[in-house]
Amino acid sequence: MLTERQLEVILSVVHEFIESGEEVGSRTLSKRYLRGRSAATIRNEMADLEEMGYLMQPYTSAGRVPTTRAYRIFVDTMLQRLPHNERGHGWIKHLEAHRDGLRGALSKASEMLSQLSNYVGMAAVTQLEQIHLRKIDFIRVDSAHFLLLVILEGGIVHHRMITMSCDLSQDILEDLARKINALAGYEWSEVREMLCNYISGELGRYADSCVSALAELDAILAGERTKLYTGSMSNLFDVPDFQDIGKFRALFSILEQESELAKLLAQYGMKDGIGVVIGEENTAPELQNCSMVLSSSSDEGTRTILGVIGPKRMNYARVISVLDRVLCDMEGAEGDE
Amino acid sequence: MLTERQLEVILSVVHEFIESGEEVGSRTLSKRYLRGRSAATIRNEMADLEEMGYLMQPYTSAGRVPTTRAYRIFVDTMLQRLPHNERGHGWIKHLEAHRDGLRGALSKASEMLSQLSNYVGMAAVTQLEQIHLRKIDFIRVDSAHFLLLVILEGGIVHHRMITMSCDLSQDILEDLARKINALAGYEWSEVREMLCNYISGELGRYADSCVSALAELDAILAGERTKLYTGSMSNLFDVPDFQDIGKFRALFSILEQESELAKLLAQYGMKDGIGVVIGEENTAPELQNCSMVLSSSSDEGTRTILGVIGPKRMNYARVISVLDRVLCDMEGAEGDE
DNA sequence: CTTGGCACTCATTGTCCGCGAGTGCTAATA
DNA sequence: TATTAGCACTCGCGGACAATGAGTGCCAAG
Repeated sequence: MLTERQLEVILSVVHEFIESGEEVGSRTLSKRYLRGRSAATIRNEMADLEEMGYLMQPYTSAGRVPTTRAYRIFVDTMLQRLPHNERGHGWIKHLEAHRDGLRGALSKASEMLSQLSNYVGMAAVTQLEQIHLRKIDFIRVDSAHFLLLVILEGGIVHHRMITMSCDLSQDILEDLARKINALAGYEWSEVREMLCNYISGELGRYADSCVSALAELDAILAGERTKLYTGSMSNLFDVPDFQDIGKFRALFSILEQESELAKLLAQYGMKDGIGVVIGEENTAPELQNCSMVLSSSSDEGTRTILGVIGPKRMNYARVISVLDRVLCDMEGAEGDE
Repeated sequence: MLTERQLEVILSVVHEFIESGEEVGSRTLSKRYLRGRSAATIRNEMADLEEMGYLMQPYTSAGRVPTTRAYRIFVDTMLQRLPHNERGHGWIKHLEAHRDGLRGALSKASEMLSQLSNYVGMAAVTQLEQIHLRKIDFIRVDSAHFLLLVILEGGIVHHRMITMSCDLSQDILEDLARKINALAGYEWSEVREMLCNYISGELGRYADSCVSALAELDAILAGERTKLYTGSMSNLFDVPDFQDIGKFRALFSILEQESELAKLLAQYGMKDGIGVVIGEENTAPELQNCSMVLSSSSDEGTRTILGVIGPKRMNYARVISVLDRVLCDMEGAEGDE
């Protein structure tokens, strides 16, 4: 399909374009990458490659710019040549044991990814399959309020303040919590049903408060199935590709909506290991000019995804190695300080 | 000090500049604001006002642009003329009773402020004076972890996962919690001391776990004395003043660092009611081109601050009325759904 | 004190033109 | 047949230059 030299031309164009950001011409390639061949020869190759959809000219008689297809080849080649231990497999475990808890670990990781990569780091956990409770608790604050506390399998913690219409004693609350916790490990939909029966049966008087609490629980469990942390975005200001306020805006608008971004991460981080999504391969129209490098691993029904988002013209090699390093760090820091 | 007409010129220049964003010339003023007087007359006034530091020319023979002093007068005049019930006094109470809890209420408020004002909304609570605990709890998750839960006076909730070096039973944890809660309402430093004694005395065996828990508590209480929520920032892209990526960056860098911004809010929101900080009046160099409109109120040792941050050339009237409206909404939505 | 008139300033806009990097094509070469 | 040198052509970029027009400062008359 592709001759050896064509491949080399593609890789060279991508490489050079990532470095310089400018259209690359046949002369440059001839001088810097394919020493043996003259510019004219390369011109011919480039014309062919343009027809095949790997390169394109922004305007007649300018240098060539790689298309997404070319990036794809570039990245795939790079990943293939990567030593196997850098392909980020199954490293993330027991994160909840991290000294700052799951939240702290992930937000720290995303920040670290931002700093090291000079793009924007992301870190997410998502519940796979059905949601399983680990523990639930009601904490009475005063006569009108109690705090609902939910710990999910995997270590995600949620809390919500709830207003009571009547004063439930801590005893009743504890009793209720015990009932629910006895069902820990069951799937939430099952727990829920049993709970409803219990409430309407034995807790008739307090039914309304309990029902509202139940509604809150539902909201928590349905809504925050995947939690996402985003690192600092200020690096983006230094990326030449985003000097144009329009491009910046597109990326920013996605980064600002946690839920949208979480959906994307969940979508592309399905399989373990390192994956790269380039430009138009992305379903979100806002990310046409961006690429994501994701590393995901799953463990006990929880999937953890670390990733970096940046311009299509990002330094993939560096980002991958940074991702790798952060993964190691997290593994290393596990559990102790 | 200022003649009636000089004042009128200042107000007109600011008003016109806020609307158009362009240097305003004497002709415009004569036609649109001070119908009675000719352009030449106004030119003379403007020359005087420039000498006095209220106006400035970006370059010779361009129109005039208001300085911060002029904005100051504009805003002060506007605030004076405001009906008294719109000066935002002491409206925020019992926020913790809001259906989504304090967190939810504030994050919703900041979002609403962003949407309505077309700038960036902010909402913050800060602990005044010393910190008082309302309630604390330890929840055993499994043999190696428990969750530390802290509820402060004012309704702020924190939680943190803690790893135990030895297995504490839920009973011991509950006992410890009971001890601390008996001291609710005391100032933290006092509670802390009593606690240390108790631990080294009666809980010798578990001392190390307890101490690390105590350290976490310290960190929570010291660190997050003020909690801040920031609304959507995407409106900024439509503000002409921030089309320049440099200016945008300055503002963004502040908005991204929660702690810095929180400090500023705490600093400027000292007194109840509505306040405006304009451009260079701001201590942060990043905010030289920005203004903040803040409305703060305190209640039971907690100070709540709502605010909007935007360009110096913002529509102050609209922002103030938006702020007012959101305050009313929060009061209205209090406690119920 | 106000105002019309006038000369002057200066950012902005549009046009033109030369430069240079890069291409496509062709004909000569190995 | 594949490669290469040569050449004419394209087109974005940047500087020079002039016309435009909004706005000013100043002065002299009302």
